[in-house]
Amino acid sequence: MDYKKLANLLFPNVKYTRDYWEEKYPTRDLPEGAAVSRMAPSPTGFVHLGNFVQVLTSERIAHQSGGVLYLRIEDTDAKREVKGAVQTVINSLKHYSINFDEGATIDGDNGEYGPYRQRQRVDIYHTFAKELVEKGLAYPCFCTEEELAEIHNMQEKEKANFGYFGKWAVWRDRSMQEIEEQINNGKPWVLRFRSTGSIENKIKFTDLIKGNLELTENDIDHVLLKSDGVPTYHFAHAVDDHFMRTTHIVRGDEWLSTLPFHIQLFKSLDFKIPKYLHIGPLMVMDGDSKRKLSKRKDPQAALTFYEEAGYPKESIYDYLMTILNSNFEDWRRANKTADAHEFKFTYKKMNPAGSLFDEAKLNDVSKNVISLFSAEKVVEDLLEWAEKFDKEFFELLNKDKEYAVKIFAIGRGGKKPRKDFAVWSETKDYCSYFYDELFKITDNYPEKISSQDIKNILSEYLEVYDENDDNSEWFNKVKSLSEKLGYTTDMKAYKQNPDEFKGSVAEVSTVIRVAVTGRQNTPDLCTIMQLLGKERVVNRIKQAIK
RNA sequence: GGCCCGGUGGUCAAGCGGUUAAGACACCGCCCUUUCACGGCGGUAACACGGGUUCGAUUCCCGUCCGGGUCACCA
Repeated sequence: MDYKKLANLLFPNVKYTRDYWEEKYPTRDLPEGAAVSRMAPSPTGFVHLGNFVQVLTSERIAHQSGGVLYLRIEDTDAKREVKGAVQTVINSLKHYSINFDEGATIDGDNGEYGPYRQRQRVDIYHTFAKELVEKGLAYPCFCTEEELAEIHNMQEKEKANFGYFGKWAVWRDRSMQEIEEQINNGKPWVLRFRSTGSIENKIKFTDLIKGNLELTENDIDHVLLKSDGVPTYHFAHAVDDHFMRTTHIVRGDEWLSTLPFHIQLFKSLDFKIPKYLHIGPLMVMDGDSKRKLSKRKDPQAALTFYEEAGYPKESIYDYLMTILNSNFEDWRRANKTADAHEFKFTYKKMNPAGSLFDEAKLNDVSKNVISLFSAEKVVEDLLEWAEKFDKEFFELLNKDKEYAVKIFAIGRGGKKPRKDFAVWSETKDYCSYFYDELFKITDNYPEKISSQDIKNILSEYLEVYDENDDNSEWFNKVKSLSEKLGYTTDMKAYKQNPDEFKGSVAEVSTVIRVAVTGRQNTPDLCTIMQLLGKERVVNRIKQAIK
């Protein structure tokens, strides 16, 4: 077979050479040890939490080493493309402080190694497709979809392995004459890799996360170029990551099975094989068993889910870091307020298996994160969230920001800050009694207090209430009121023998609390009453007495 | 079915030849306390199983089982 002739027949219009591209995209001038990594999404507009975990890893590896993080759009499958997807990806990541040094931008490119959208790179792919044909490492295949399905059926019947290989690779060794005939008849074709591998052989490979791997060689003649001339993922991966000079490839471990093929491809193309980090999938519980977090089944798979639920971006970042590097948690305890980027990330600490996504843990992390925010930041972030997802609440907060800050300052700061909520969506209920629009009168009074006593407590309290009382004056009044009405203030004695008492100062303050806030559990009541102001407090108590 | 990866408490996980097998979340109890939250103290709970190798295996090797992934002109 005259491969040169075949190459020219298949690719008559290739103008460029290997040397041209090598020169155009030179090795990057970076300090020793600097890593170049990337995010390479297909433009579906959906950022999966798993993808996000991968970018986080790429970003740390690149930026911590003084390297480069870039964005490449894998738009080789036109069917999957969604309008505005690139913008969505960029904005979603920006929200979490992931910024790309180079790559695709919303309406173009930024960088010397572009274009960063694969459909614009066809000239490059074809140069190397042609070269592979010349070397006898690729050939055209004219099988139709039906023929391929038939092969699959036969293989199923024969219990053979699936795939286009060996005797099933029907176009692998056809004559030039047959090929020319098909071409001349305008038959569509795909370009296939001519694999020389065998499943009898094993290859050894070291993945930075999985460690030493022993994989079976690839014997399948995978498709390199689809019938529209656009490459498949595999071919584009090899060419792009070579010419964009990627040093570290972070991807899901579902790619492990095609890794032998990718290694083969890099070798056939005479490209240096990059380092790989295959990350295990994020799992969820489904009944009794685990499964991969699914875009279709699990709303939590979407990165946007967390923004909507009202998790601060810092919480998501911290939580994912605890999954990625087990020592992050310890570091965080020792450096409570430090920027998470100061943590020394290392892929060596990454778990080779997939981990279960744990919402309880996320909430715990988030409570800790929020507890360290200043009241001003809480309000600022909350407003940002509410403006998008709860307009009504937004208006309420926004009409008096100072008041809002005071609400969220209760119990904040100091060594033992309150941890009342994990997500912004919980705050509306949390502070509802601060707004007449949200306040609801309830009768959540302690069961052991009679309704007559409730009235007595409240009217007695109204007599002594002074909006200027500080915390100790406030509580002293509640105490003497309790004693006057026969409630003990000796909490120790009361707890030991509650039946010996009518009740305690705890019940008395709970009665006042319920009248004023509608609930039994709130932060410091004295502070709350000061914030509410005399008029509202008196009105609410009066209403409760009625 | 073939191939690949993984398997330490309910969950996330340290440990990687000799440990009373860390820690965190969740759960339970106690303490603190005007409620709640915070905090403090304590508790329940784990090396999948069977063979090797070794003086000694959670750690190394093999098999079994279980879980997951993958076998497209999708990425």
